[in-house]
Amino acid sequence: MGIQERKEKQKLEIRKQILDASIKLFSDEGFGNVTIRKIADLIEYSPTTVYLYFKDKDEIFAALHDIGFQKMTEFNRNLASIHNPLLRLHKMGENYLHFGMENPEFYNLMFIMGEPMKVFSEMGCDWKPGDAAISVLKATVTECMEKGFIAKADPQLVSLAIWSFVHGLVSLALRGRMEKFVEQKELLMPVMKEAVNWLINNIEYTGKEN
Amino acid sequence: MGIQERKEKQKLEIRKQILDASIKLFSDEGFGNVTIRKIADLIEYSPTTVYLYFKDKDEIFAALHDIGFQKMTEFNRNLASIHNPLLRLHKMGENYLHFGMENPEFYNLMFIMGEPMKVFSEMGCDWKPGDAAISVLKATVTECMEKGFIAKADPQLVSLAIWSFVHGLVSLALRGRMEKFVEQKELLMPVMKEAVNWLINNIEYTGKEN
DNA sequence: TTGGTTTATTTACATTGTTAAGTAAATTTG
DNA sequence: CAAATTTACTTAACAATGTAAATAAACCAA
Repeated sequence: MGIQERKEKQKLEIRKQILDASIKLFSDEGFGNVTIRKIADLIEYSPTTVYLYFKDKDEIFAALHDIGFQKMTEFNRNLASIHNPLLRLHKMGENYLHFGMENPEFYNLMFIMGEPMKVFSEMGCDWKPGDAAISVLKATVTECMEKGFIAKADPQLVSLAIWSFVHGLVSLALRGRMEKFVEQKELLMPVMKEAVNWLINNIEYTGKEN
Repeated sequence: MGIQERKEKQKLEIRKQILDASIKLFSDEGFGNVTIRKIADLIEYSPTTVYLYFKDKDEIFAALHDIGFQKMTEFNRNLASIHNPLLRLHKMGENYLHFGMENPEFYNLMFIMGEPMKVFSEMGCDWKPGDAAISVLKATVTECMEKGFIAKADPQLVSLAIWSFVHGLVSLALRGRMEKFVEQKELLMPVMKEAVNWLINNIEYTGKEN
């Protein structure tokens, strides 16, 4: 059935073209710039053709969303070599900042926009990429607790808390809410890193009195 | 000049009507539901009339944004009576959660959407409402440090960090990123409060070893 | 009353997501 | 190989949106 196969491939090829075009569009000028018609222009098909490959715009976003998580995983390559779990946690936080600030549009899609989530919940699907990312965090947190680097507590809760912290930093920065507090743009990243540093120092377990 | 005065008043009156209509629209069905035409319908004017009172849609959002901060201030009425600054900080965090979760559309506008910020920076204006809100936080943080409740550090940095933390919680929750970790909706708020609790416990100064 | 200014409307345009109907080519079937 | 059918794509169109330009109506000062 080589014929079926080739067709499948072609179909996937066009799908990929659509996604690539979308990435190009939003990388250039943000998400507002991604329109079905512009995608169609780029891949040199008619706008309606796009609908043969994706149900609607949200489904395109959902697909891009997954690509974003792959990209993010790449940012965490440098973690494997760090044995101290608290250091690893620290680095993980910094990686998160870097990923977010260097890929604002992807970050937007993955953690800020509501649309992709809508698709996932419609499909009864469970945000697998995000889930996977968090379990890595949770594993590290658990290890920190086991080895006495941070106080024992519900790892799920602590992971959620840490994630919220770094997400808060990135999303406030990306949406221009920090400009009043960090005047120069160049200082933004250093300040955010200091904040992560502050948190890590505070949660480091040193045998509290009470 | 009673005549000028009355005109001014009428102008403000219509402005207010526009804002009220917008609030009604987004409170009912979210921000996607706010369109110039629907606003016009509600106030029973033609769509273009709206443009006589606001330069564009973003400017309407910017105005609503201010109203949101007033609303938020009301949520913090209960702080005045708390003398212990760490307790006050804790309560402040919880208030923030409540405000965000109970006014998702306002929260969205004030801290997530990019549009209002764009208007502010175009006007060279400096996000005064947000600024004010943060200085309250900063004052509390400073007091906590002075009285030895939390470790001394740059209050600005710590305030930013704490804000990021609670903002992270609220924004992840509002944008459906916590559903995988907190299955039931009723548990969302308790878990978020636990997270705040966790942070407060961790930053409470107890004389660390190192 | 006349003429100018403010205020509102009508009309219009361009852009958007999306659907319905049609067409031509590729593939399967007899 | 010819006819039927399926596939891949396009054209045309709709409805909603933000917004601008031209126009009319209301109002007021002279």
